[in-house]
Amino acid sequence: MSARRVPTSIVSKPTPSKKRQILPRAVRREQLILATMRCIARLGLSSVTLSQVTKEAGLSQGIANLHFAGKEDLLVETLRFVTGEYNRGQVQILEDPAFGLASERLAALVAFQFSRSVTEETKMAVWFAFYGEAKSRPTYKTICAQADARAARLVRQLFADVAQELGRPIDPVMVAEGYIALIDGLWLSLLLAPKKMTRAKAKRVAWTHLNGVFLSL
Amino acid sequence: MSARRVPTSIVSKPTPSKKRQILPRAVRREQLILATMRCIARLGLSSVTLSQVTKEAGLSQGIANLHFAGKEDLLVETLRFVTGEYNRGQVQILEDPAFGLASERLAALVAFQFSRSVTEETKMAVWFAFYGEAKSRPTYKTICAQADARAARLVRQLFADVAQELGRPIDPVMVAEGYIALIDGLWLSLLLAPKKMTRAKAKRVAWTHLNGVFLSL
DNA sequence: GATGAGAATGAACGCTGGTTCATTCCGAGC
DNA sequence: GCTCGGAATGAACCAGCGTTCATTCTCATC
Repeated sequence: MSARRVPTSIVSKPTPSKKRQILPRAVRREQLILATMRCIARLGLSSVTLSQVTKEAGLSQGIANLHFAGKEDLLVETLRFVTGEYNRGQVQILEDPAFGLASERLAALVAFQFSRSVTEETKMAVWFAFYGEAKSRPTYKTICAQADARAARLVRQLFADVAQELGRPIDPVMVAEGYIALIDGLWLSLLLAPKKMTRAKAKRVAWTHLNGVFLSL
Repeated sequence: MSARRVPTSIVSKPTPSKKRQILPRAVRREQLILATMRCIARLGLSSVTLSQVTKEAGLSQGIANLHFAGKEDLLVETLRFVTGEYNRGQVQILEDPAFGLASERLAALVAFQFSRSVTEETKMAVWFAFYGEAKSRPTYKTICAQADARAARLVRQLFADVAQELGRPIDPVMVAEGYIALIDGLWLSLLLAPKKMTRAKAKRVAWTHLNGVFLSL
């Protein structure tokens, strides 16, 4: 009978299934995007090739061009995937009506930003790989800028709420800018020097900053 | 007699001199490194080609392989050039015996980090282009890590001095980590959203952070 | 089962880019 | 002014990559 192995989840790492399979377009696209992310993390954005990606996905050479307009399109969709996922997570926290106090919301944000899921090596690598190219690639730049702008708006609002809650006359725009920069910098440390900067330490650094901002004067 | 045009400075942007010229190895290498930086800023690290670089330098195709071991070597030397220049500038401030107070030294550091020279678009672009690839390229990673480590050591020492000077019981390691992350994040904003983040604004954000850190409690 | 629409394959193609090297020609030294 | 070592050139070469498409094979439908 030899029950053939089939992926346990719809989207999964390449199960070394030898049998050719027909799957929905959306599934194939996600498989390829995830494989692309792993390749970027392993090889770097400038060394990613379609044969590497398709091999990583356990699929055939030509499949990327079947489900995407081309290599560049696959890369762009990969970037969108990462930024979209992050933004959705952030929105979920910052618009969740369950939080009573803004400061609780802030705590949840910090926890989210240094959660395992967000700081996963692969995602950070992809994130910064695209940021590094964004300067010279209008498409990447636009996507990053939109994601950043949306994130910034939410953080500004949150900080305004926290300030009001604590009765502190801070400038939300300025403070948000600083906080966001700090988080980006911490993510960079987390990516490049994970031996020196752990998630726990990063969280403590972030809190030190927040305490300084909100409790000084 | 037709006095032939000759570069006014030893190292310069490609003077459109048609005449073939023989120059010292060190000069050629620097010309190529500077051209590489401009190309990375314009095209991105993953789209840089040797013909682009040599054209930018106003030289011939094969010259890169004559003065560098190959493309990869040229890129590595470009990274070293940027990190080296920055580190030298930082050392100059943090080891200059002219400063009486540590807090003056800190002020000089902030001014330096957001000086025109350091935040020059081209340099930031190169910097982050390599950071984006560092995760997957051991050579880049090592160079970046060494530069970061040296910078971190100096900043930690500085913060320890400032803390003592102000009589504040802060943890220099923690505070330095936060400050460095903040600066990296601000540089990233400066690079990707120069319309929104100016050098002056970044400096103000940095000072807000420092005030919070040193004046809180 | 049989069948057809179309998903998946992978070999082949053309192009791009790094590298090489025969040739050119500069310029220091005599 | 001549000469010669070697710096600089740029055309040619070849490997590797993205893309294409004829062919294969799957599976929903009947």
